[in-house]
Amino acid sequence: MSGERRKFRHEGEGRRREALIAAALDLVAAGGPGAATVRAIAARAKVSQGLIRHYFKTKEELTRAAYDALMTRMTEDNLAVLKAAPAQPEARLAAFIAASLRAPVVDGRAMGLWAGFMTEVRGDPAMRAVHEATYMRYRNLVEALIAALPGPNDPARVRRLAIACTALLDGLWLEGCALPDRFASDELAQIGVSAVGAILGRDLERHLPPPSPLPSEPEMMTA
Amino acid sequence: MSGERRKFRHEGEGRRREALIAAALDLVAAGGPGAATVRAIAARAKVSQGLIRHYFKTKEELTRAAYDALMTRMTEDNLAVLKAAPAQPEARLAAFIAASLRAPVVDGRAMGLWAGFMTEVRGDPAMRAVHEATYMRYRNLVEALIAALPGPNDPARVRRLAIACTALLDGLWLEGCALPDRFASDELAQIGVSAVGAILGRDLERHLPPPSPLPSEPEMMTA
DNA sequence: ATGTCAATTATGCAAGCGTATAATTTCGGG
DNA sequence: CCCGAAATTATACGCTTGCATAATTGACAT
Repeated sequence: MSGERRKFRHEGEGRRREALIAAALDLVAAGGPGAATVRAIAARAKVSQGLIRHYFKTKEELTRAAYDALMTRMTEDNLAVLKAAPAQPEARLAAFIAASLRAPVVDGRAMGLWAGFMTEVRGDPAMRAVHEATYMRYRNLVEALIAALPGPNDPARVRRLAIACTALLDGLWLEGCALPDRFASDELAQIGVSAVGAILGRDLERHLPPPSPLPSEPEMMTA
Repeated sequence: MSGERRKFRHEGEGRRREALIAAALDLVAAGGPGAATVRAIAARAKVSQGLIRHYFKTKEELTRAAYDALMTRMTEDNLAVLKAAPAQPEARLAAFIAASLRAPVVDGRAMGLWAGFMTEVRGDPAMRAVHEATYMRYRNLVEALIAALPGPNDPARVRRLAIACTALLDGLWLEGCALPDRFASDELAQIGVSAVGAILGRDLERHLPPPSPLPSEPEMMTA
């Protein structure tokens, strides 16, 4: 019989690292940091547990790499949204808000990751630095979007507005991830755009982009 | 020699349970769920590890009890703030907001607890129920405060306003806990009151209660 | 004072953890 | 064709974990 298959294959270093990081993220998202044991990660990546040590000197190093990859991807997603957004300042801001409050950004797995790593972040200075940098980059993005709006804008005031809007987005994102059943379809994006508009004293709702087309229940048309 | 001290004392069931729960919360706050091992909890409560099993059939039961105690206390604190708050609706809302965004509600330990348990909440349906109930109670409190404001208020609109304001408070609280250095003294409360006021279309800033007096650096008077 | 029962400690165990090291397998260059 | 280096697996060690069970201790009623 030719049942004698090769027992493993050589994959490049890059792919193995990616696979291990992805496995670790999956496990943290699903079961918290405690579920991401070396053995579980290896099993999910379909690799023997020894291989982890070959690519990461210690488990902590893998954890850090996974957190770093996660944060990097989140930042890149944000920038991609901005790149695809319209040019007009109000519409640009509304598009950014809506993207932050819809799938795939709002989803239970994302919050599992967030909460899981938040725990680890609070001890390890290196991870804390990554966290703070990512957070401030997001807030500065919001601040830039606000500053780009037409009209006068005192820097100190813009800063406070950005803090408030970022907090609002964070809070809505969290609620949407944790209790998805409590909100109607696309309700979070509507509330977010409307509330940010109120904080800034602008009418943003006109610029709310329609939700991406996956209408399981198409809306009734209002006469 | 009278060095022969008594090896332990009989404490009532209530006190032991409290002590064990307090120890568990301390450890979760400081080092995440992973740090709250049976042995560490026993050591911090100055008790042998076997005693835990005498009061809680399993570690999971102790964890649940700790989470329950934490959430109960938080809810009670919120209600206490309301009881001490003024009667006028605007001032009442402003006082509630300010209390949610100042010490002792805003503090690193609290967020450590929050993040630590959030991880566990996502698997255990019982803990999830406690979480959801506590969260909705808070949001309903906010909703009631908004509904009490003078003027017309459509229930559906009040609901959406409450969602937005709750999210804003959550977000500001989180940012304040995680990155305390990023905000000036009492800045969060000011931003919160101002932003909620903007969302609701009211002037709440007039009603912002002054911060409690612990001025390490007294403010300069503006001419 | 003393016997009794609950409260508490002491000790042990099996399983899972992260890590270390040696033995295999794959794969490209002579 | 095969050989050497790199990739991967296999196996094992020491520690910690949660849990169980038996032995001790303290407090209280009589």
